[in-house]
Amino acid sequence: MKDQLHNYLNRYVIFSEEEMNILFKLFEYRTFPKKEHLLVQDELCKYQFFITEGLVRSYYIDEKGDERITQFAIENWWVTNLDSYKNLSPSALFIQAIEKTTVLRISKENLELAFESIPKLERAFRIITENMLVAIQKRYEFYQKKSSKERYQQMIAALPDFSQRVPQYMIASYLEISPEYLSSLRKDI
Amino acid sequence: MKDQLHNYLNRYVIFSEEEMNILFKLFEYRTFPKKEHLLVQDELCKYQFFITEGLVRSYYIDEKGDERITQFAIENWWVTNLDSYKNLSPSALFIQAIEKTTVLRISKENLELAFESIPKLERAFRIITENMLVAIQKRYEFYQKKSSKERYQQMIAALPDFSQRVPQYMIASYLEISPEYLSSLRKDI
DNA sequence: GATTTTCATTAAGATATCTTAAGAAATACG
DNA sequence: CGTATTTCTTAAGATATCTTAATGAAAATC
Repeated sequence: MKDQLHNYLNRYVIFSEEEMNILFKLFEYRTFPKKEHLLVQDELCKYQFFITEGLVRSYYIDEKGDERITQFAIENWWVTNLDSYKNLSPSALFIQAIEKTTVLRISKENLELAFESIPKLERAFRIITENMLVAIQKRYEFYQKKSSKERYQQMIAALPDFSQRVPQYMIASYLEISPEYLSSLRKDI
Repeated sequence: MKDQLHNYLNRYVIFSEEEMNILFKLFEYRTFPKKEHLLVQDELCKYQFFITEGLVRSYYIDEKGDERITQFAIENWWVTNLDSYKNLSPSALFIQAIEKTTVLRISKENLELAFESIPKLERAFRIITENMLVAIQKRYEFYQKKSSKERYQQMIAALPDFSQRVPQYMIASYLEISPEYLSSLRKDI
């Protein structure tokens, strides 16, 4: 568990065992069974979650009462509602385990402590945040360029295991397609 | 010019005069007349641009040959193609001055030097990047939730000066609306 | 293993938005 | 100024995608 986090962070900046020991103490280990929420709407998002195992989604409920998935996250990804976390605003999003999920979570206070005691952690988080920004920009460029059908085809080609682990209507929601229309697209393929 | 950058960065982390002197030397000052490009497609984006005056857009050309605007940036904002900049990949985007624009630009090499000599700059950039991430997430949530008409109404309500400084067809492009349809929406309002 | 719940499919009708093409208005330019 | 370029509008027809509603299949639960 500690090694997993260590290996992950070492991709960006090398941390010593000792630094990792300090850092690791600031995290809490949690398990969420399938369907349990890591965060619910209107609550404050107090943590950043590093997923060590499992699969979660973040989503909101739109005006019509439908769920709209904004993100999936798996092993070795971070998930949080950054707006709520940073600005202490009530979360517009839910974060929910799709499978049994284990996480290391860190509170804002503890992450601030970590930044103070291990300054180069700032660098790691700066780079990770930049990568997330690039990823989200690419994603929306892709959505803008491609039709529903192409989005679906490329998603299952790029992430074939996802189609196994996630129900189809959730993939539809993530791709911004109605489940009925996705179903009819699949018939054509 | 130096003060403008200093004031801006002090929002995030306090820098001394001396630190600012070191940092400022690593930037270059540039002026771009209206319509000139800061970056063109297929080039490498070698800089991050801090806009000190003026207004730019970043956009790409889609399959049909139409321009699609992904971002506007004004005074005290950063603009770059982060994907190209970080990954040394040819830029899919253009960045162009809509008005006469002055910038402070910094190369990747110099920014790395700056991070090394002024480590707390990492913190400032980490926070700035987080803010950008929140902004882009909110933007796309808004696009997903709102109709074309609502997007336009809220944009001109939120940024009334923009409607003056930017031609309508560019606003349409940014809002992901065809210019003809935006024109017809305006008639209704 | 039967029952309930969740998930996927089908089909018909509705609609938001785009496309094309043309002309009008505004702005820039020699 | 007058011409050229850029920007905006109008209107008709096309289409991708959604909605609703019903049925069927699969999976979960007791």
